[in-house]
Amino acid sequence: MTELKKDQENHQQQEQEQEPQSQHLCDFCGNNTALLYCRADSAKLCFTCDREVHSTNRLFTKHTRWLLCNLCDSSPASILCCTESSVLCQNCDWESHNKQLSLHERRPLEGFSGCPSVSELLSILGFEDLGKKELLYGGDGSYGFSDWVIWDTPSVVSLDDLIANNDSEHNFQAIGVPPLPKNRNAACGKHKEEILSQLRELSKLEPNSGDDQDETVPTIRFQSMEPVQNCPLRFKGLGFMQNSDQHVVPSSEGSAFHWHGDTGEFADQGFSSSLADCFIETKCLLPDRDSDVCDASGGGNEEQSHHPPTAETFQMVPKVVHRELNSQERETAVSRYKEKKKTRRYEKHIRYESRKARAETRTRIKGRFAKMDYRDSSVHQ
DNA sequence: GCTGGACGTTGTGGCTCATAGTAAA
DNA sequence: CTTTACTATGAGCCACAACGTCCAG
Repeated sequence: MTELKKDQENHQQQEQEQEPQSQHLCDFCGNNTALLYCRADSAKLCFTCDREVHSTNRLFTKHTRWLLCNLCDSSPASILCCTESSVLCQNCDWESHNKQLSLHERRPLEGFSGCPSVSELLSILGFEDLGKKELLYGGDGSYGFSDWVIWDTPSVVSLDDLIANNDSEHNFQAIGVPPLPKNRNAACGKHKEEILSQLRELSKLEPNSGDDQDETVPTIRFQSMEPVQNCPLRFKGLGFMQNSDQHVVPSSEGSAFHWHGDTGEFADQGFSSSLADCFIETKCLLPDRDSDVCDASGGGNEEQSHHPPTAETFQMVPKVVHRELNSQERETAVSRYKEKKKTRRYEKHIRYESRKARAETRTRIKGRFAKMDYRDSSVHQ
Protein backbone atom coordinates (compact mmCIF):
# COMPACT_ATOMS: atom_id res chain seq x y z
CA MET A 1 0.00 0.00 0.00
CA THR A 2 2.85 2.36 0.78
CA GLU A 3 4.19 1.67 -2.66
CA LEU A 4 0.87 2.66 -4.09
CA LYS A 5 0.91 5.92 -2.16
CA LYS A 6 4.37 6.77 -3.39
CA ASP A 7 3.25 5.93 -6.85
CA GLN A 8 0.34 8.32 -6.59
CA GLU A 9 2.52 11.06 -5.19
CA ASN A 10 4.93 10.65 -8.05
CA HIS A 11 2.09 10.97 -10.48
CA GLN A 12 0.77 14.11 -8.82
CA GLN A 13 4.21 15.61 -8.94
CA GLN A 14 4.54 14.66 -12.55
CA GLU A 15 1.20 16.24 -13.35
CA GLN A 16 2.07 19.44 -11.56
CA GLU A 17 5.25 19.67 -13.59
CA GLN A 18 3.32 19.25 -16.80
CA GLU A 19 0.35 21.40 -15.86
CA PRO A 20 1.48 24.67 -17.45
CA GLN A 21 1.88 23.20 -20.91
CA SER A 22 -1.26 21.10 -20.81
CA GLN A 23 -3.71 23.78 -21.83
CA HIS A 24 -4.02 23.37 -25.57
CA LEU A 25 -6.57 25.36 -27.50
CA CYS A 26 -9.09 23.91 -29.89
CA ASP A 27 -7.72 23.59 -33.42
CA PHE A 28 -11.05 24.72 -34.81
CA CYS A 29 -12.16 27.72 -32.80
CA GLY A 30 -8.88 28.52 -31.11
CA ASN A 31 -10.75 29.72 -28.04
CA ASN A 32 -11.75 26.78 -25.92
CA THR A 33 -9.49 24.21 -24.38
CA ALA A 34 -9.16 21.18 -26.62
CA LEU A 35 -10.41 18.10 -24.83
CA LEU A 36 -11.03 15.66 -27.66
CA TYR A 37 -8.83 14.25 -30.35
CA CYS A 38 -10.04 13.16 -33.77
CA ARG A 39 -7.53 10.89 -35.43
CA ALA A 40 -9.15 11.13 -38.85
CA ASP A 41 -8.82 14.88 -38.79
CA SER A 42 -5.62 14.91 -36.73
CA ALA A 43 -7.35 17.64 -34.79
CA LYS A 44 -7.72 18.60 -31.17
CA LEU A 45 -11.18 19.92 -30.54
CA CYS A 46 -13.40 21.27 -27.83
CA PHE A 47 -16.81 19.65 -27.38
CA THR A 48 -18.67 22.42 -29.17
CA CYS A 49 -16.48 22.32 -32.24
CA ASP A 50 -16.48 18.55 -32.18
CA ARG A 51 -20.26 18.65 -32.45
CA GLU A 52 -20.08 21.25 -35.16
CA VAL A 53 -17.45 19.47 -37.20
CA HIS A 54 -18.73 15.95 -36.89
CA SER A 55 -22.38 16.60 -37.47
CA THR A 56 -21.97 18.15 -40.89
CA ASN A 57 -22.34 14.90 -42.81
CA ARG A 58 -22.59 11.18 -42.31
CA LEU A 59 -19.04 10.51 -43.27
CA PHE A 60 -17.70 12.71 -40.53
CA THR A 61 -19.89 11.03 -37.96
CA LYS A 62 -17.84 7.89 -38.49
CA HIS A 63 -14.77 9.57 -37.10
CA THR A 64 -13.85 8.15 -33.76
CA ARG A 65 -12.88 10.68 -31.14
CA TRP A 66 -10.98 10.17 -27.94
CA LEU A 67 -10.29 12.28 -24.95
CA LEU A 68 -6.92 13.94 -25.06
CA CYS A 69 -4.18 12.38 -23.01
CA ASN A 70 -3.89 14.15 -19.67
CA LEU A 71 -0.12 14.03 -19.72
CA CYS A 72 1.01 14.95 -23.22
CA ASP A 73 -2.21 16.60 -24.38
CA SER A 74 -1.42 15.66 -27.92
CA SER A 75 -2.46 12.05 -28.37
CA PRO A 76 -5.73 10.20 -28.02
CA ALA A 77 -6.14 8.63 -24.60
CA SER A 78 -6.54 4.89 -24.72
CA ILE A 79 -6.02 4.02 -21.06
CA LEU A 80 -8.04 5.11 -18.07
CA CYS A 81 -6.10 5.00 -14.81
CA CYS A 82 -8.83 4.56 -12.24
CA THR A 83 -6.41 5.06 -9.36
CA GLU A 84 -5.49 8.58 -10.32
CA SER A 85 -8.57 9.32 -12.43
CA SER A 86 -6.59 10.25 -15.48
CA VAL A 87 -6.74 9.27 -19.09
CA LEU A 88 -3.50 8.51 -20.88
CA CYS A 89 -2.28 7.71 -24.34
CA GLN A 90 -0.32 4.52 -24.82
CA ASN A 91 3.04 6.22 -24.65
CA CYS A 92 2.32 8.15 -21.50
CA ASP A 93 0.73 5.12 -19.92
CA TRP A 94 3.82 3.11 -20.68
CA GLU A 95 6.09 5.82 -19.43
CA SER A 96 4.31 6.49 -16.20
CA HIS A 97 3.04 3.08 -15.24
CA ASN A 98 5.80 0.87 -16.48
CA LYS A 99 8.54 2.88 -14.84
CA GLN A 100 7.03 2.60 -11.45
CA LEU A 101 5.79 -0.98 -11.51
CA SER A 102 2.44 0.57 -11.00
CA LEU A 103 -0.24 -1.02 -8.91
CA HIS A 104 -2.75 1.30 -10.47
CA GLU A 105 -5.98 -0.12 -11.69
CA ARG A 106 -6.19 0.67 -15.36
CA ARG A 107 -8.70 0.01 -18.06
CA PRO A 108 -8.63 0.35 -21.80
CA LEU A 109 -10.49 3.27 -23.25
CA GLU A 110 -12.01 3.55 -26.62
CA GLY A 111 -13.43 6.50 -28.38
CA PHE A 112 -16.90 7.30 -29.53
CA SER A 113 -18.33 8.18 -32.86
CA GLY A 114 -21.52 9.73 -34.10
CA CYS A 115 -23.04 12.82 -32.55
CA PRO A 116 -23.85 11.93 -28.99
CA SER A 117 -26.12 14.28 -27.13
CA VAL A 118 -24.96 15.97 -23.98
CA SER A 119 -26.69 13.35 -21.89
CA GLU A 120 -24.94 10.63 -23.76
CA LEU A 121 -21.64 12.38 -23.47
CA LEU A 122 -22.21 12.63 -19.75
CA SER A 123 -22.75 8.94 -19.65
CA ILE A 124 -19.73 8.22 -21.80
CA LEU A 125 -17.55 10.30 -19.56
CA GLY A 126 -18.75 8.66 -16.41
CA PHE A 127 -20.99 11.45 -15.16
CA GLU A 128 -23.96 9.18 -15.30
CA ASP A 129 -25.16 10.40 -11.96
CA LEU A 130 -25.28 13.87 -13.39
CA GLY A 131 -28.26 14.42 -15.63
CA LYS A 132 -28.42 17.14 -18.20
CA LYS A 133 -30.67 19.12 -15.93
CA GLU A 134 -28.20 18.97 -13.12
CA LEU A 135 -25.57 20.02 -15.54
CA LEU A 136 -27.59 23.01 -16.64
CA TYR A 137 -29.16 24.07 -13.41
CA GLY A 138 -27.32 22.14 -10.79
CA GLY A 139 -30.78 21.05 -9.77
CA ASP A 140 -31.95 18.05 -7.86
CA GLY A 141 -35.22 16.20 -8.21
CA SER A 142 -35.03 14.94 -11.73
CA TYR A 143 -33.42 11.67 -12.43
CA GLY A 144 -30.89 11.31 -15.13
CA PHE A 145 -28.94 8.63 -16.80
CA SER A 146 -27.72 7.19 -13.60
CA ASP A 147 -31.12 5.80 -12.83
CA TRP A 148 -31.04 3.69 -15.92
CA VAL A 149 -27.48 3.23 -16.94
CA ILE A 150 -25.50 1.37 -14.37
CA TRP A 151 -21.79 1.30 -14.89
CA ASP A 152 -20.05 -1.82 -13.84
CA THR A 153 -22.73 -3.11 -11.60
CA PRO A 154 -21.35 -6.23 -9.97
CA SER A 155 -22.03 -8.90 -12.47
CA VAL A 156 -23.99 -11.99 -11.69
CA VAL A 157 -21.40 -14.57 -10.94
CA SER A 158 -23.53 -17.54 -11.72
CA LEU A 159 -27.09 -18.50 -12.12
CA ASP A 160 -27.02 -19.73 -8.56
CA ASP A 161 -26.44 -16.17 -7.51
CA LEU A 162 -29.50 -15.16 -9.40
CA ILE A 163 -31.49 -17.77 -7.62
CA ALA A 164 -30.06 -16.94 -4.26
CA ASN A 165 -31.03 -13.40 -4.92
CA ASN A 166 -34.37 -14.30 -6.23
CA ASP A 167 -36.33 -12.28 -3.77
CA SER A 168 -34.76 -9.01 -4.54
CA GLU A 169 -37.28 -7.91 -7.10
CA HIS A 170 -35.09 -8.49 -10.09
CA ASN A 171 -32.24 -6.58 -8.73
CA PHE A 172 -29.36 -8.20 -10.52
CA GLN A 173 -26.79 -7.47 -7.91
CA ALA A 174 -25.17 -10.62 -6.70
CA ILE A 175 -25.23 -11.38 -3.05
CA GLY A 176 -22.17 -10.68 -1.00
CA VAL A 177 -21.04 -7.89 -3.27
CA PRO A 178 -20.86 -4.53 -1.57
CA PRO A 179 -22.53 -1.63 -3.33
CA LEU A 180 -20.20 0.30 -5.50
CA PRO A 181 -19.45 3.94 -5.01
CA LYS A 182 -21.12 6.15 -7.56
CA ASN A 183 -19.13 7.46 -10.43
CA ARG A 184 -16.30 5.10 -9.74
CA ASN A 185 -15.63 4.84 -13.42
CA ALA A 186 -15.56 8.48 -14.25
CA ALA A 187 -13.58 8.37 -17.43
CA CYS A 188 -13.12 12.07 -17.93
CA GLY A 189 -9.61 12.30 -16.58
CA LYS A 190 -8.10 15.42 -15.09
CA HIS A 191 -10.03 18.07 -16.96
CA LYS A 192 -13.32 17.34 -15.26
CA GLU A 193 -14.23 20.95 -14.62
CA GLU A 194 -13.39 22.04 -18.14
CA ILE A 195 -15.34 19.13 -19.60
CA LEU A 196 -18.38 19.93 -17.51
CA SER A 197 -18.11 23.54 -18.43
CA GLN A 198 -17.99 22.77 -22.14
CA LEU A 199 -20.81 20.29 -21.87
CA ARG A 200 -22.85 22.91 -20.07
CA GLU A 201 -22.32 25.26 -22.97
CA LEU A 202 -23.12 22.50 -25.41
CA SER A 203 -26.32 21.60 -23.65
CA LYS A 204 -27.51 25.17 -23.98
CA LEU A 205 -27.19 24.82 -27.73
CA GLU A 206 -29.28 21.70 -27.85
CA PRO A 207 -32.83 22.36 -29.03
CA ASN A 208 -34.61 20.77 -26.07
CA SER A 209 -32.29 21.86 -23.32
CA GLY A 210 -34.09 21.98 -20.06
CA ASP A 211 -37.10 20.27 -21.52
CA ASP A 212 -38.69 17.86 -19.14
CA GLN A 213 -39.11 15.29 -21.82
CA ASP A 214 -35.49 15.00 -22.40
CA GLU A 215 -33.56 13.55 -19.56
CA THR A 216 -36.41 11.77 -17.96
CA VAL A 217 -36.49 9.47 -20.93
CA PRO A 218 -34.69 6.41 -19.77
CA THR A 219 -31.95 4.83 -21.72
CA ILE A 220 -34.05 1.81 -22.49
CA ARG A 221 -36.10 3.91 -24.83
CA PHE A 222 -33.26 4.81 -27.03
CA GLN A 223 -35.39 4.49 -30.08
CA SER A 224 -37.19 7.64 -29.17
CA MET A 225 -34.05 9.37 -28.09
CA GLU A 226 -32.46 10.15 -31.38
CA PRO A 227 -29.01 11.55 -31.26
CA VAL A 228 -28.72 15.06 -32.44
CA GLN A 229 -29.44 15.43 -36.12
CA ASN A 230 -30.08 11.76 -36.62
CA CYS A 231 -26.45 10.98 -36.72
CA PRO A 232 -25.45 7.37 -36.27
CA LEU A 233 -24.22 6.85 -32.81
CA ARG A 234 -21.78 4.28 -31.67
CA PHE A 235 -19.95 4.08 -28.41
CA LYS A 236 -17.07 1.76 -28.40
CA GLY A 237 -16.11 0.29 -25.13
CA LEU A 238 -16.36 3.48 -23.25
CA GLY A 239 -20.07 3.83 -23.25
CA PHE A 240 -22.71 1.61 -24.65
CA MET A 241 -23.23 0.02 -27.97
CA GLN A 242 -26.22 1.25 -29.76
CA ASN A 243 -26.60 -0.99 -32.64
CA SER A 244 -29.01 -2.89 -34.74
CA ASP A 245 -27.29 -6.14 -34.06
CA GLN A 246 -28.04 -6.11 -30.38
CA HIS A 247 -30.14 -9.21 -30.29
CA VAL A 248 -32.26 -9.55 -27.26
CA VAL A 249 -31.16 -12.78 -25.71
CA PRO A 250 -32.17 -13.70 -22.22
CA SER A 251 -29.02 -13.52 -20.23
CA SER A 252 -30.19 -16.02 -17.73
CA GLU A 253 -30.96 -18.64 -20.31
CA GLY A 254 -28.01 -20.57 -19.04
CA SER A 255 -26.21 -20.04 -22.26
CA ALA A 256 -22.61 -19.43 -23.00
CA PHE A 257 -21.87 -17.42 -26.05
CA HIS A 258 -18.94 -18.29 -28.15
CA TRP A 259 -17.54 -15.85 -30.59
CA HIS A 260 -17.44 -16.81 -34.21
CA GLY A 261 -14.69 -14.84 -35.76
CA ASP A 262 -15.85 -15.52 -39.27
CA THR A 263 -19.39 -14.41 -38.78
CA GLY A 264 -18.86 -11.99 -36.00
CA GLU A 265 -21.60 -13.57 -33.98
CA PHE A 266 -22.09 -15.26 -30.70
CA ALA A 267 -23.43 -18.75 -30.63
CA ASP A 268 -25.29 -20.39 -27.85
CA GLN A 269 -23.15 -23.13 -26.44
CA GLY A 270 -24.64 -24.29 -23.21
CA PHE A 271 -24.11 -22.90 -19.79
CA SER A 272 -22.73 -19.47 -19.40
CA SER A 273 -19.49 -18.28 -18.04
CA SER A 274 -19.64 -15.30 -15.82
CA LEU A 275 -17.65 -13.31 -18.28
CA ALA A 276 -20.06 -13.97 -21.06
CA ASP A 277 -22.88 -13.18 -18.72
CA CYS A 278 -21.45 -9.79 -18.05
CA PHE A 279 -21.42 -9.10 -21.71
CA ILE A 280 -24.80 -10.53 -22.37
CA GLU A 281 -26.28 -8.48 -19.62
CA THR A 282 -25.18 -5.39 -21.36
CA LYS A 283 -24.97 -6.15 -25.02
CA CYS A 284 -27.99 -8.28 -25.33
CA LEU A 285 -30.33 -6.50 -23.03
CA LEU A 286 -30.12 -3.33 -24.94
CA PRO A 287 -33.20 -2.69 -26.98
CA ASP A 288 -32.98 -3.16 -30.68
CA ARG A 289 -32.55 -0.09 -32.63
CA ASP A 290 -33.69 -0.44 -36.18
CA SER A 291 -31.21 1.87 -37.62
CA ASP A 292 -30.32 1.28 -41.21
CA VAL A 293 -27.26 3.39 -40.75
CA CYS A 294 -25.82 1.17 -38.11
CA ASP A 295 -26.64 -2.07 -39.78
CA ALA A 296 -24.31 -4.73 -38.50
CA SER A 297 -24.22 -6.60 -41.75
CA GLY A 298 -23.11 -3.80 -43.89
CA GLY A 299 -22.86 -0.50 -42.30
CA GLY A 300 -19.65 0.81 -40.88
CA ASN A 301 -19.68 -1.48 -37.88
CA GLU A 302 -17.47 -4.23 -39.06
CA GLU A 303 -14.60 -2.85 -37.11
CA GLN A 304 -16.39 -3.54 -33.91
CA SER A 305 -18.71 -6.36 -34.66
CA HIS A 306 -16.30 -8.68 -36.37
CA HIS A 307 -13.68 -8.70 -33.71
CA PRO A 308 -14.03 -11.07 -30.86
CA PRO A 309 -14.64 -9.16 -27.69
CA THR A 310 -11.67 -9.24 -25.42
CA ALA A 311 -11.72 -9.44 -21.67
CA GLU A 312 -11.05 -5.76 -21.71
CA THR A 313 -14.09 -5.21 -23.84
CA PHE A 314 -16.18 -7.06 -21.38
CA GLN A 315 -14.76 -5.06 -18.57
CA MET A 316 -15.36 -1.77 -20.26
CA VAL A 317 -18.92 -2.22 -21.40
CA PRO A 318 -21.18 -0.74 -18.76
CA LYS A 319 -24.01 -2.73 -17.40
CA VAL A 320 -27.39 -1.72 -18.64
CA VAL A 321 -30.15 -3.47 -16.82
CA HIS A 322 -33.41 -3.80 -18.65
CA ARG A 323 -35.80 -3.92 -15.77
CA GLU A 324 -39.01 -4.77 -17.53
CA LEU A 325 -38.13 -7.13 -20.31
CA ASN A 326 -35.87 -9.31 -18.30
CA SER A 327 -37.96 -10.07 -15.29
CA GLN A 328 -40.16 -12.67 -16.94
CA GLU A 329 -37.36 -14.18 -18.91
CA ARG A 330 -35.31 -14.42 -15.82
CA GLU A 331 -38.03 -16.17 -13.89
CA THR A 332 -38.60 -18.76 -16.56
CA ALA A 333 -34.90 -19.30 -16.98
CA VAL A 334 -34.43 -19.75 -13.27
CA SER A 335 -37.27 -22.23 -13.06
CA ARG A 336 -35.87 -24.13 -16.02
CA TYR A 337 -32.48 -24.19 -14.39
CA LYS A 338 -33.90 -25.40 -11.09
CA GLU A 339 -35.77 -28.16 -12.86
CA LYS A 340 -32.69 -29.20 -14.73
CA LYS A 341 -30.64 -29.14 -11.56
CA LYS A 342 -33.05 -31.56 -9.93
CA THR A 343 -32.66 -34.13 -12.66
CA ARG A 344 -28.96 -33.63 -13.11
CA ARG A 345 -26.98 -36.86 -12.98
CA TYR A 346 -23.46 -36.60 -11.71
CA GLU A 347 -22.59 -40.26 -11.96
CA LYS A 348 -21.23 -41.60 -15.18
CA HIS A 349 -23.88 -42.83 -17.54
CA ILE A 350 -23.05 -45.62 -19.94
CA ARG A 351 -25.06 -45.27 -23.11
CA TYR A 352 -23.81 -48.36 -24.83
CA GLU A 353 -23.03 -51.35 -22.65
CA SER A 354 -21.65 -53.18 -25.66
CA ARG A 355 -19.04 -50.50 -26.17
CA LYS A 356 -18.13 -50.62 -22.53
CA ALA A 357 -17.65 -54.37 -22.68
CA ARG A 358 -15.60 -53.96 -25.80
CA ALA A 359 -13.42 -51.21 -24.28
CA GLU A 360 -12.70 -53.32 -21.20
CA THR A 361 -11.29 -56.09 -23.33
CA ARG A 362 -9.27 -53.86 -25.60
CA THR A 363 -5.50 -54.02 -25.74
CA ARG A 364 -3.89 -51.01 -24.06
CA ILE A 365 -0.51 -49.41 -23.93
CA LYS A 366 -0.16 -47.04 -20.97
CA GLY A 367 -3.89 -46.78 -20.71
CA ARG A 368 -4.37 -45.94 -24.35
CA PHE A 369 -6.06 -48.23 -26.75
CA ALA A 370 -3.60 -50.08 -28.93
CA LYS A 371 -4.03 -51.63 -32.29
CA MET A 372 -5.18 -55.18 -32.40
CA ASP A 373 -2.14 -56.34 -34.32
CA TYR A 374 0.08 -55.06 -31.51
CA ARG A 375 -1.21 -57.90 -29.32
CA ASP A 376 -0.84 -60.29 -32.17
CA SER A 377 2.73 -59.27 -32.83
CA SER A 378 3.62 -59.40 -29.14
CA VAL A 379 2.10 -62.86 -28.91
CA HIS A 380 4.13 -63.98 -31.85
CA GLN A 381 7.29 -62.70 -30.22
C1' DG B 1 -41.05 -47.42 -49.24
C1' DC B 2 -37.34 -50.87 -48.58
C1' DT B 3 -32.59 -52.61 -48.74
C1' DG B 4 -27.77 -52.55 -48.54
C1' DG B 5 -23.35 -50.39 -49.02
C1' DA B 6 -20.35 -46.47 -48.09
C1' DC B 7 -18.82 -43.18 -45.10
C1' DG B 8 -18.53 -40.14 -41.08
C1' DT B 9 -19.30 -39.70 -36.05
C1' DT B 10 -19.60 -41.28 -31.32
C1' DG B 11 -18.36 -43.49 -27.13
C1' DT B 12 -15.71 -46.50 -24.34
C1' DG B 13 -11.63 -47.07 -20.06
C1' DG B 14 -6.90 -46.75 -18.19
C1' DC B 15 -3.04 -44.09 -18.02
C1' DT B 16 -0.18 -39.75 -18.19
C1' DC B 17 0.54 -35.11 -17.52
C1' DA B 18 -0.46 -30.37 -16.26
C1' DT B 19 -2.41 -27.46 -12.97
C1' DA B 20 -4.28 -25.84 -8.59
C1' DG B 21 -4.57 -26.18 -3.82
C1' DT B 22 -2.71 -27.35 0.70
C1' DA B 23 0.56 -28.47 4.28
C1' DA B 24 5.09 -28.53 6.03
C1' DA B 25 9.80 -26.87 6.37
C1' DC C 1 6.90 -14.78 4.07
C1' DT C 2 8.90 -17.92 0.75
C1' DT C 3 9.96 -22.32 -1.00
C1' DT C 4 9.26 -27.13 -1.43
C1' DA C 5 6.70 -31.39 -1.33
C1' DC C 6 2.58 -33.66 -1.66
C1' DT C 7 -2.29 -34.42 -3.04
C1' DA C 8 -6.40 -33.86 -5.80
C1' DT C 9 -8.54 -32.99 -10.01
C1' DG C 10 -9.42 -33.02 -14.74
C1' DA C 11 -8.23 -32.99 -19.72
C1' DG C 12 -6.43 -35.56 -23.39
C1' DC C 13 -4.88 -39.54 -25.80
C1' DC C 14 -5.46 -43.98 -28.10
C1' DA C 15 -8.21 -47.85 -31.55
C1' DC C 16 -12.18 -49.50 -33.18
C1' DA C 17 -16.96 -51.31 -33.02
C1' DA C 18 -21.42 -49.44 -32.92
C1' DC C 19 -24.27 -46.08 -34.50
C1' DG C 20 -26.27 -42.65 -37.70
C1' DT C 21 -26.85 -40.60 -42.19
C1' DC C 22 -26.92 -40.46 -47.05
C1' DC C 23 -27.75 -42.26 -51.55
C1' DA C 24 -28.27 -45.40 -55.42
C1' DG C 25 -30.78 -49.32 -57.00
